[in-house]
Amino acid sequence: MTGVESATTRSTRGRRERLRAETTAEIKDVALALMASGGPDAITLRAIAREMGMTANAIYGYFATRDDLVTALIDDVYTALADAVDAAWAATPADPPATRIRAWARAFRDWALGNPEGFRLIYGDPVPGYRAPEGGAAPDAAHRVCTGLAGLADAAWPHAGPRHADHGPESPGFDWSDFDPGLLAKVRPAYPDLPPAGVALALRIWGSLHGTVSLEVYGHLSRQTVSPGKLFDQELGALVRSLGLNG
Amino acid sequence: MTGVESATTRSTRGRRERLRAETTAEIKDVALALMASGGPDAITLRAIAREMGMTANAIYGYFATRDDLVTALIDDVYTALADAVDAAWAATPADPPATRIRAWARAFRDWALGNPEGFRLIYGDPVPGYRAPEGGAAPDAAHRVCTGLAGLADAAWPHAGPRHADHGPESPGFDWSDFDPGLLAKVRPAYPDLPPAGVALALRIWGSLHGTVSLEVYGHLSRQTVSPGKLFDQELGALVRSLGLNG
DNA sequence: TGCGAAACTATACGGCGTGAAGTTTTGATA
DNA sequence: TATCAAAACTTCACGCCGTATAGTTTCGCA
Repeated sequence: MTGVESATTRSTRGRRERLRAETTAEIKDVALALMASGGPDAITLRAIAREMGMTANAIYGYFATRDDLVTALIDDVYTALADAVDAAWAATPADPPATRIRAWARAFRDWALGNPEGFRLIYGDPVPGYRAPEGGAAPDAAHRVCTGLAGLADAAWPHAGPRHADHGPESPGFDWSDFDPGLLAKVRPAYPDLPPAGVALALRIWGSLHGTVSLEVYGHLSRQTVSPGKLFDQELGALVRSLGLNG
Repeated sequence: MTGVESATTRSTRGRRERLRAETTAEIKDVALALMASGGPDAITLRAIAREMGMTANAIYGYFATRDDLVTALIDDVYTALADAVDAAWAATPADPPATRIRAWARAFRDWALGNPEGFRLIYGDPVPGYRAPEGGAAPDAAHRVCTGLAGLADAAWPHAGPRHADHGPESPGFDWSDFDPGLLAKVRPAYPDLPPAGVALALRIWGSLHGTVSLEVYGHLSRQTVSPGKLFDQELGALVRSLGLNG
């Protein structure tokens, strides 16, 4: 009987946990759907509960606070973004580097334009009064994205290094201590030949891409040009050229 | 008597309008103060009214809705940003162009770091549920900022033109019809020699600067590096170099 | 002095996050 | 199979929000 009992115990306990996980997932799914249809502000506990046929307070059994729910959403969405760009990276041959860089950048932009609300959730003021917590999956996903960028920098470094090495009186030069240890823990093992200035280059590439895409997602570019796509292609060309890749 | 009467009328009418203007200004000042201390979400009609010893509904005599107030704030703040970068431009000699470009870019970043909430108000999701209206001072200020950027591009165009002229199978080339007429109405008279590709270059410079500054203002850079200033200087160096200015 | 408009208040509605307390459901156990 | 504790969920309440409507005060002007 012990065997049967323990099996029953295990299965029922598993059932409870499974139901709980399903409800948790449903809450997040509904929240994402609300966000997709009405923007990040549409994520309200009451609206989610309404959609699920529950009371708003029932959600407190799954998330201690609305901010915790938003944090979980950010974690998921940021992870999805990291997956998307990593996939584009993996799906493109390493040679020529320019092609791979273009693929990565286009994946970044495509994801952002395809998930504008998600982009806002990650990189904007997510939701009224929200403040990001310390740990979680989001910083990890951010490091993954930056590591991907470091891959771009690493691929281009043989050509770009000479151009982007620290020089000039206004450029003090970079050291490992300039960067977050958690980021370096990912980057350095993956790209052992990349110097600190190369990591800095990766972050600057991030800035360029983020700026163009961000202006576009938030609708600022569309008030200046009707061809943001062209602009992005030009930006990519300039980026590749500035990396000495002539691609 | 007529003279006296008309003088009285004028003065009292002036008085009414002055009081009204003062109250309007106070509402905006309090709103900006609340935003500075608690972020854009702290801008609530009730909080403003509390601060002013009024009822929330009294504000409706000055702004038809909360969004109208936010729009007015955005107009003011965006205009202040445009003033700041224009002033930096005006205060720097035209030669060498690299120095002027650095000054403009630094003014942009300094303003953003000094007014992070204002930056978020302009470029982020300003406030829950807010949607920007069509006209107003904000688009005008945006055009002023872009015109300033066009000035950077124009100053560098003799050197940068050959590098950034349309070329390559992936760069279709720009035409005047690619850009907003309102923007061109400002840019073309100011810089008659700048071709469409130069305007595109200006927008791309905007993207680069916006990206770096935006990541910094929203706290994403600080999770990767402890030296965002260094990074920005490097970015400036790369920008100047990519413009062929060797500055 | 009194009129009319402008400025402001009072009250109310629905929606929000969330805390406290109560109720139902559910799975293990004796 | 009856029981019991814990988990899931509801109810009620509070204070916040924007805003609509109606009523009141203030004040320049004729």
